[in-house]
Amino acid sequence: MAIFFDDPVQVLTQRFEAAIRAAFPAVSGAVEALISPSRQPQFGDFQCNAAMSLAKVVGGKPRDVASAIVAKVDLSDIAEPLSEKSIAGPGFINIVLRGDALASGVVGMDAGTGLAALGVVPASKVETVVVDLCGVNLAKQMHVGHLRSTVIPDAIARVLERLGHKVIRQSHLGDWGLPIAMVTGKLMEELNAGRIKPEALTLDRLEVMYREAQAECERDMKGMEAVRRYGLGPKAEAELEAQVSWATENFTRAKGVLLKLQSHDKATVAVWQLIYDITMRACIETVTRLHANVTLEHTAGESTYSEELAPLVRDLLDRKVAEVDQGAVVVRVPGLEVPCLIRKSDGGFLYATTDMAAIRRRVQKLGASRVIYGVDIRQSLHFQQAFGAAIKAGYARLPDGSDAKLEHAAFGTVLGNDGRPFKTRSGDNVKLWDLLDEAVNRARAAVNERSSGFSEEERGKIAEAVGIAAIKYVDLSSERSKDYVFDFDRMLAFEGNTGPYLLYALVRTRSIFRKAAEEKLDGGWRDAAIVIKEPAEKALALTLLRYGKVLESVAQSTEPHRLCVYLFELATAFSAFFDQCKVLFAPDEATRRSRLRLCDITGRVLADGLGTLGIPTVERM
RNA sequence: GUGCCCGUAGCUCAAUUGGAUAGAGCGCUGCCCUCCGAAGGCAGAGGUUGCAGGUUCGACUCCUGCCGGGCACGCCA
Repeated sequence: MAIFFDDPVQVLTQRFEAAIRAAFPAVSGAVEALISPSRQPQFGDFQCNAAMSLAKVVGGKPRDVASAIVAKVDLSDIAEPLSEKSIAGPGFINIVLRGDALASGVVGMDAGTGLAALGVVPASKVETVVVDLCGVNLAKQMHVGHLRSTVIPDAIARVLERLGHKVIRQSHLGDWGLPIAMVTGKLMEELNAGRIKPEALTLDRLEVMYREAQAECERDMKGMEAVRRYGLGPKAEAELEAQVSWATENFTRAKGVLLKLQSHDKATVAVWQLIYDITMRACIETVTRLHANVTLEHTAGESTYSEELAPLVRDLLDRKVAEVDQGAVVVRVPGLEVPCLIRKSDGGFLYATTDMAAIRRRVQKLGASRVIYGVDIRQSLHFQQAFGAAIKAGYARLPDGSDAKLEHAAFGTVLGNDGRPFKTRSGDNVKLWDLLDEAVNRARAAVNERSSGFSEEERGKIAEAVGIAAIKYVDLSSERSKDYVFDFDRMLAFEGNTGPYLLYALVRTRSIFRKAAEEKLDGGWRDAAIVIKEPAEKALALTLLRYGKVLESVAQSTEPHRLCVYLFELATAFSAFFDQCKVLFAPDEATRRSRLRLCDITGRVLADGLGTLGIPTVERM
């Protein structure tokens, strides 16, 4: 009888490490068994790759080392007997698990509950992790870029939570500074002049005003220079001078508004608050539709740091962490050519200043030992500077004297079919809401075509879930630091490696139980013994058993696409199993119950995995 | 000019952080629904991993130099 175990990798690691110690007692220090699932079935189920590196240490031939390990390792209760034939190539040891051992592993996935469900091993050291995500700006719609900055870090946060870590989401809202003051000033004028009623104000209108306000402060210095250099005449010069002085006037007024905001002037703050409320209402609506866990409580805008900036710079100057350079205040970061600029020569602060304050708050007040930034890769230099400066300043210092891990989970750009950043034909950013609409509309067409027997309302719900799943899966499924080409046709083809394919596999794991109930064949499977005989059953079991390790790898690497790849492989293994192994019409009662239980566990891993990615699921489609 | 990232099948992407004969999907060629959901499964064709060296028992992965593309580079955020 096979022993009871959850994770073959863990059991094999223990057995092989013991064998290595026994075979080579002279080897000091840690030994690594280097157990991994085999890539191809012909090389067995798992392999031990320790012999090659060990040969160097003990000074023998790798294959002899492998023989020595094989002679010492005891796998009789869980694997086919090892022999010289198990040693292949330069010294790989191939391991074929026994069906009953595999079965007990799958049954083991059902033993845990809560965080320990489905073979997941909760983190032994619970970390407090701040995940920076979303990053929207006041008076601006969410656009394609925010798809990534919301979906990717939310998935990372969910994986960490799934492993039992304490996660604090923080949306670093762009709600402060001169641009915000500009639009605040402009809105005040419009309101005072009675041209806009507060209750009729929309985010679209605000965004237009934002752009106008910025344009009105834009001084055409290049034009001015050109006019002077080429002597284009007094008329052109006069026109430009008028433009520049007008823009300067607007600029000065905006600075005045910023000062009023900073001094908490009631009327000004009230208008700012109006912009804030309208923006956040729209933002939360979009994020909710995206099935991302981002709420108002997660919002920590730049404005909340504004009072801390001046003292922070003073602190750094006092402690000689920062220095004055050409009138500005900079922190020189070891290993970086360009210093981190934290105060302009006019006394204003920069976003690096705010980010340093944010790191300080996140580590010192929120207690994070790890801070993960889900932000565009183009800001990587900025984060190198900010992280380096914060560490130099001691702001990331933990009670035990080490520094918190500061990580930039950088993502690439969403491109259009032309290979350029995804924009509308007129060159504007695509509104995230419109993008979701388009995905859902296309999903609806597919649902109408393929799904029958659903009410209008049900079809709507399915289309919504399928569309959102498709769009999120595309964003999560390729390596995050790379750019990817956004293509509705491919994404909603619903074939191959897509969100809908995964939903389809999940739905099939569920529908078998509806069918079983109809046929009165749904009894006795819940505690049934699992029997692994067919190749498709074995492949499915081996895939199921990898789940916990995959989550750990995502938590460590902050790369959600690994979970996507895994779920696709699981869905594929299930589809093959479902095709090749009759469940309800299995040859005997025991096999039917075993296979029903396999369907159930597969369905729950798929649902758990999709949920951990933040992808919505359906029961039927 | 300096720095960072990328280059894998016709196209879009993987490759268990250095492991075996580089895998999927789309597209292409064939099969498989009187049979649990064909948004599925099975099989086939398709590769000098940009190029040239180096380290290693072993390199898509690490190092050096080129070629090609992208991005970022102190007073915007």
